[in-house]
Amino acid sequence: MSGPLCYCPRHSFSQPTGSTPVICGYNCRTMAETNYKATVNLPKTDFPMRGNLRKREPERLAAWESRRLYHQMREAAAGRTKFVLHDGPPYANGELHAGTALNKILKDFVVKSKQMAGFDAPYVPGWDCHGLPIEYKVLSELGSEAKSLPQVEVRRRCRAFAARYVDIHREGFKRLGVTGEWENPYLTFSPEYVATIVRVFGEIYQTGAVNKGLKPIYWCADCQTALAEAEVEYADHVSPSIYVKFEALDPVPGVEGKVSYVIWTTTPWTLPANLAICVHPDFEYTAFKVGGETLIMADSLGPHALATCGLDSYSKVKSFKGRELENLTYRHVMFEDRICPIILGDHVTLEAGTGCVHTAPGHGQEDYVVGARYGIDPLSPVDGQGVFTDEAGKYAGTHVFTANAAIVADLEECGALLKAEQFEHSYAHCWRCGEPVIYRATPQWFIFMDKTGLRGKVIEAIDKVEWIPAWGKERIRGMVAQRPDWCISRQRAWGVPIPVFYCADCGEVYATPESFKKVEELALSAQDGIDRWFDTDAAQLMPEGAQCAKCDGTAFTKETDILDVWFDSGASNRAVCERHPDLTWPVDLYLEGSDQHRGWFQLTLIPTVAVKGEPPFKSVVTHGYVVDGEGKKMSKKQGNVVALTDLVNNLGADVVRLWVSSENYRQDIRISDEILKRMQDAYRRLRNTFRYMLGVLNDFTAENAVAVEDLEEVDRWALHRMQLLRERVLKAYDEYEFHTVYHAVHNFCAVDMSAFYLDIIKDRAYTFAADSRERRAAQTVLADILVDLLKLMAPVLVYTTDEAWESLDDSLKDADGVHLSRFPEAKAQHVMTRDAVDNWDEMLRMRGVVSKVLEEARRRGEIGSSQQAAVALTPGDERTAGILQQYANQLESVFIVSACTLEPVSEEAAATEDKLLVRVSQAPGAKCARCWNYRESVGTSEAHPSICSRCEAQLGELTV
RNA sequence: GGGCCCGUAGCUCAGUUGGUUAGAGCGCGCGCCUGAUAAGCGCGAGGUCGGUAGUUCGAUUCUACUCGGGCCCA
Repeated sequence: MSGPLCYCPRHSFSQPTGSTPVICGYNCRTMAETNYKATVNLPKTDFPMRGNLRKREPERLAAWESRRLYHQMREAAAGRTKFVLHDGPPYANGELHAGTALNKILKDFVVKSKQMAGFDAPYVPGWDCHGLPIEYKVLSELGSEAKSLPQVEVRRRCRAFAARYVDIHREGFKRLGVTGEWENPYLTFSPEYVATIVRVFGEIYQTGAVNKGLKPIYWCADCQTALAEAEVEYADHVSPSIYVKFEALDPVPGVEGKVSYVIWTTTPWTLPANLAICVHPDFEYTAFKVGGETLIMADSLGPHALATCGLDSYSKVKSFKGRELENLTYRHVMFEDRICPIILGDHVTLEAGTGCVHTAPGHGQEDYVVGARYGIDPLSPVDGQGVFTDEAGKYAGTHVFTANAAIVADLEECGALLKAEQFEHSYAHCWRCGEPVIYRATPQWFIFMDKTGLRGKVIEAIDKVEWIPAWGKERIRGMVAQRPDWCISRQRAWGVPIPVFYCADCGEVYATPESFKKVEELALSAQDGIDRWFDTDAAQLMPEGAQCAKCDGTAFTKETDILDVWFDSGASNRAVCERHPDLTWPVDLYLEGSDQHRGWFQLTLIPTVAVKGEPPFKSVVTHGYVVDGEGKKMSKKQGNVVALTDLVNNLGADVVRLWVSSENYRQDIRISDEILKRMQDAYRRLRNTFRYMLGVLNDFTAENAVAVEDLEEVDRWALHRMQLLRERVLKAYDEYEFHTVYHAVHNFCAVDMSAFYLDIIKDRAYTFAADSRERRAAQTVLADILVDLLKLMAPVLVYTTDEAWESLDDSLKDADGVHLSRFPEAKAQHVMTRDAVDNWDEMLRMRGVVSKVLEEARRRGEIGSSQQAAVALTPGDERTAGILQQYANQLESVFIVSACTLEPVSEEAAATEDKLLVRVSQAPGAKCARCWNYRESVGTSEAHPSICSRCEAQLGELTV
């Protein structure tokens, strides 16, 4: 006859009619066995083994969007206690990378886990949309055209630029599976937000903490703006390094003749602004006699400095403490009539220089502080372009960096220069244009930290907040204690104007509740209402009949500076949390990278505490940075930046999320090909575990469930383990220890389930009659565990758990989508007694011993699968013997062997390390064609000669 | 240069008030199964706990220094 070569299932065939078993053409199996395969209840599911996440995740995301999942979550949680995580606004610029993903995914873990833990956990994302980086990019794109454009037009382009990036970012974040109010995020350029900024500024103004001041600030002469500390980057720079003599005017006690103080500086251009020389009160200073003159320097630095200057022969004339020099005077090297004092300061160090520090309060923060103590006002003879003003005398009109050379030459000529050389050091540069910046005293708006006791109030507020990890509190407290006043003005176009006016006659500031209100209304008047500030006369922006309080003037000009962007984001709690109907003030949590101790956390606290006196958050969680596989930071320069789109396209969002969950984010978080490969492996393991459970449950509904008391004890064991897992995982979520969630769940799936429980129930699930108590018992357990497992992992594997949830029979589910469900409740009836737990610990230990011995037999070629084995167990002590006795009828299934016999306790067994002697032999009887166990009953049935009696019985039930 | 933080097997993590041969999962190697099959099971090999020096009867755990790395600041 013709037909397929083989008739066995492995080689695919169609069964010919007739009952005679047909031998497989490849001699692999007989037809007699294959007949029974159809009677075995094999797992079956539509849930695919492979995730194909790249294709399936976007489909699921679209489905969530169309059903408005986020809003369904809100409805499901209506009336519950709120848990509000306030989103720190990312800057609407730049590409998304692994770090951005980390932050957003961690936030989603928090929001989803709190929601499932029984809170109402809304999430309103936002973006920081103003500021120099965007303005800079827009101006760069415009090129030379930029200068001719009115400010309002520049603002329009900036707004469009920011909006474009908001869209790009939003799509990226949504794709990660982050759920939130994406269609209505908060944007710092929105009318409502800007109006709040104006209002908040007014409120702080009225506390007296905001005012103008003349202070040295970072200034970029290229961008012509003040820079915040955050806008300054340090890079190597070559500067002149010079030693300069300043001739003492007051006689120095005990030193005769011409005496000079020697200073060292790397910024010769700041010498015209020199107003003092600072020494350390406690350091030892020495007068060094060099030829006909005497030079004063720190004792320990003098010899080295003299050597540098090529002055090898000197003698020490006299030494004194720095404090003895206080208020002695010297003559300025460039300005004959400028007589300046020696002053004291603790910031002087002995690491470099001469110990006599050139002090120009207009050009340095420390200089300013120490000068202020002596009543020395800052002098800053440099304009916005970095060019000397008339106050700089002969250098007027020269750019400061150009002037360096001239100054050095002049010093040389007048004999004040001891040495000049080139010096490479780390120097401040503008973060945008990359040019070196200068310190320059200009009139700026400040939030003063001490004028109203604000610093103390902020520190008090810090103490009320829970900082996670705990060291964050000390860190931010130290920063606030040290930080200078906050310069909040910027001379740029893209931002919120500082809403104050000046009297045109006397220059007095005009800022009243009414005028702030008027600007607030302006902001709200249209989408770009605040733009009118820039192209409207002051008079139209002010209250009717405004009059200067000082001179009664009625003509006004408006402030042209805008606010530091940090002021925008610092006000988000006021603009968003305080106003959004779903949110609260204060909120429960801020969650950002640890750099935000100086950034958003601090710059939120300052304006908020100034007005409200309380912190806007109850707790703050910080995470580390994403670094590469070697622990090195990511940078474009090194080319080790991981783009978010690459991650999502290559791995799928759930694998990226699993990676985030697996790492301890309180430290730096590594990413590498190997790490991601491991994550894919782990993902597959979890996915397959879900899939297998779904497969076994294919014919199971809630109606088939078996009561707990009718379960096998090993079933109870599985439920018990699930309870422990549940407890552990929920605790971990509660403590934001997501990596514990990952490790606990993965371990549970791999060890408790896959390697043990799922393996040993196969016999029952496959070969017992479909509706038998034994099989239904196993299914009952699997259904229970799977449902809970999916819930526990839902915050992490948002797509996969929802997909698996869909494959569950409706009768097993308590919500329309896993994300609308709650975390499982504790099930007291699933917890086993202490004794039973101990027994099963021992059973599992013995199982390990048995499998070792089985492996030896396998290596000897005596068995292949463990079902080919029969084992004889000899316990080494009474306890073990007792347990074996107690579970005698379960040993075969637990060890997955065909036969297991027990011997009495023996000396020999007691002598073994495991207190258990295992003897392996080939199982007696023949292999049952149906259950694959070796049974002596095989062949005894006439109707079914190739199967065992148990299978025959199950078949009987099957046909009933 | 200063402040804060981190450093346990190839990877990700556990390691309780310092106390016997430092654990897990993954990966790797070897084998089994072929009724979870681009799956599943078993066994095995991997660590001088970054380094050095102290305190101690005893240190991965405490101290100091040091190396490497990160964030922030100068």
